Amino acid sequence: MPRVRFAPSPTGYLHIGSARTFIFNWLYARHNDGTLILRIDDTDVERNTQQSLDSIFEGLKWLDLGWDEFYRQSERLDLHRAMARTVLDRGLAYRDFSLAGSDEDTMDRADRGLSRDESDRRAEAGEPFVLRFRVDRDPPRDVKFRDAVYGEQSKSTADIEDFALLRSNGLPTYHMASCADDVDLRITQVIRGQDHLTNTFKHVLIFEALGAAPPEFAHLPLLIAPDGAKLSKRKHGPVVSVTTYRDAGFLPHAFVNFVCLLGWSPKDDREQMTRQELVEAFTFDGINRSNATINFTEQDPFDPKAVWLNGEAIRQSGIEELARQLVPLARAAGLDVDYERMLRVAPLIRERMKLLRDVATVADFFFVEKLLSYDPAELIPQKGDRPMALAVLTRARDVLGAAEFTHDSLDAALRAAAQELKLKTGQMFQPVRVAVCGRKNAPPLFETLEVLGRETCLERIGEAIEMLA
RNA sequence: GUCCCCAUCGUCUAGCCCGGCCUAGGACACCACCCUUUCACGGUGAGAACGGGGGUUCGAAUCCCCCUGGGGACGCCA
Repeated sequence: MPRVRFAPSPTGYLHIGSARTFIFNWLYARHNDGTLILRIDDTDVERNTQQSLDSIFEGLKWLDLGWDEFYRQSERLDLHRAMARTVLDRGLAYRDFSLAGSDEDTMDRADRGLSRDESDRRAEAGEPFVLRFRVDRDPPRDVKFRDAVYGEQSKSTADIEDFALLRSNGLPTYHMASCADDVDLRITQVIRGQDHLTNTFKHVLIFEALGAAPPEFAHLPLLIAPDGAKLSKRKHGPVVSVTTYRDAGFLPHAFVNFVCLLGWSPKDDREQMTRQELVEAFTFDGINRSNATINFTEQDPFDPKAVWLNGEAIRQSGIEELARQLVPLARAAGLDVDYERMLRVAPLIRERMKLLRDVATVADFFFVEKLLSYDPAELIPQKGDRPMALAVLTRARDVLGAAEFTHDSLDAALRAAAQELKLKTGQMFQPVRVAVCGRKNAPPLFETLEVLGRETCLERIGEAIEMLA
C-alpha cells in the first residue's frame, strides 16, 4: 500500500504551489488506494507561527480533500536525534565545532578529521557543534536515483558538500528530520516540488546511512510567476495564497481542477474533470518536466483559465447550492440578503458570474432599498431621445400597474406597449431596464421585474421619470 | 562560481520515449460572425507555436551534439 505525505512548514500561508503538491499527493494516494499523510515540518522554532499553521489548515480544509494521518515533526525530535546518532556512530557524520562557517571550505571542513575521542570529549564538555554528514569523496562516486518524472538522476559526491544534520541547538535540520520521518512513517513515494531535486542526492545519502531503502521520488515541475521566477510568498504576495482564491469566490473543485492542469495532463484533451475523473486519470506519466507559468497581474490576480473553469463550475451547480454559497459573499459586500430571495435571484445571475463575489456587482439592485445613482442619459434608448424615454416609462408605469407580475404576462404587456408606441422592443425595454436596475447590462427583463415585484418596479420607474422631467 | 533541470501558439498543453498518419491537435484569452430586449450563456469561424546551428536518416517537433535562453539548488530555512 502506497504511503505518501504532504509536508508543509508553517512559515507562511498556504500558497498555490504547496496546494498543488498536496493535491498531487492526494490524487496519487486515492488513485492507488494509498494513505495520505499530513506532516507539519516545524523543526525551525524560530520561524514557525501559529498563524501560518492556522492558515495552512484553513486552505487545506477549503480544498475539501482530506488526509488520513497527521504528524508534527516537533513532536518527533527524539526520533530524529536518535537517527542522527546512528549516522554518527557509523562514522558517516562528524561534529563540526567551528561555528564560524561562512569562510570555511564547504567541501572539506576543518573538523572533518577530528578523532572520535576528541569529538566526544569536546561534546561532553558542552562545546556547541553542528553535526555534519561526511560525504564520501575519496574517491568521488556517483549518487543515483530514478525520479518517476525526471528519469535517471546522478550526481558526483565531489559536488555535494558536507551538509548539516543537527544544528548547534540540538534540533534536526530539514534534511535529517525529513528523511528520518520518511523512514519511520514508511513513506513509499515522495512527491514534491522540483526545487528539491538536487536536495534529493543528500537524502539518498541519508537513507543509505540509515540502512533504509529510499522511497520512490517524483518531482513536480515548478509553478512560476509571469516574471519568470518561482512562485513565492515574499515576492508575489497574497495573489499566490489559496485563501485569496477562496475569498474571491472560487469553488474549491474549480480551483483543484485548474491546479491539476498545471504540470499535468490526462493526455486526451479533457480539461473540465470531476474529482473522480481526476483520481482515475492521475499517474506520474502525465506529469510534465517543464515549469508552468501561472498567469496573473496586479490588476487581475487570477489566471484566465482558472476563472473560466470557475464560471463553468458555477453554471453547472444547482440553484440551491449556489444560492447558499452566494449569501455570505453578498453579505460581505454589504447587501441585505436572505436565502429565500437569493434562491429567486440565483437563476438569473448564474451564467453571468465567473467568481462568486461577482454577485455584488451583478445582482446588487435586487437587494438594495434605493438604487445607486446613475446617469439619466442611460435611460434614453438607442436612436431615441428624452421624450421617447419619458413616453416609454410613463406607458410602462401604467402597464406594470395593471399587469399580472409573471414572466409571460409581463412579456405580452410590454411588447404590446411597444407596438402601440411604434417602437422596437429594444427601445421599449432599455429604459425600463435601466430604471429598475440602474444600469444597461442586466439579466433578462421580465424575470427581473418578476423577482423585483410590482411595488419596487413602479417606485423605481417613478424615480426615473422624475429624473427625466 | 559549482552542480542539477527544462525548452511546441501570449498562457496551459497533446504529439516526443517506440522517427513518416503533423499542411503540429485541444483549451483559455483575443478578434469576427450567428443567436438575442441589454449583458451573459450557447454556436460557428479566424489569427497564433516546434529557440538557433550542426549531424543521423529516404524522411526529424520527435534521435545525437553544440549554442542560446529560462528555471532551480548550493544555509545551523524548509
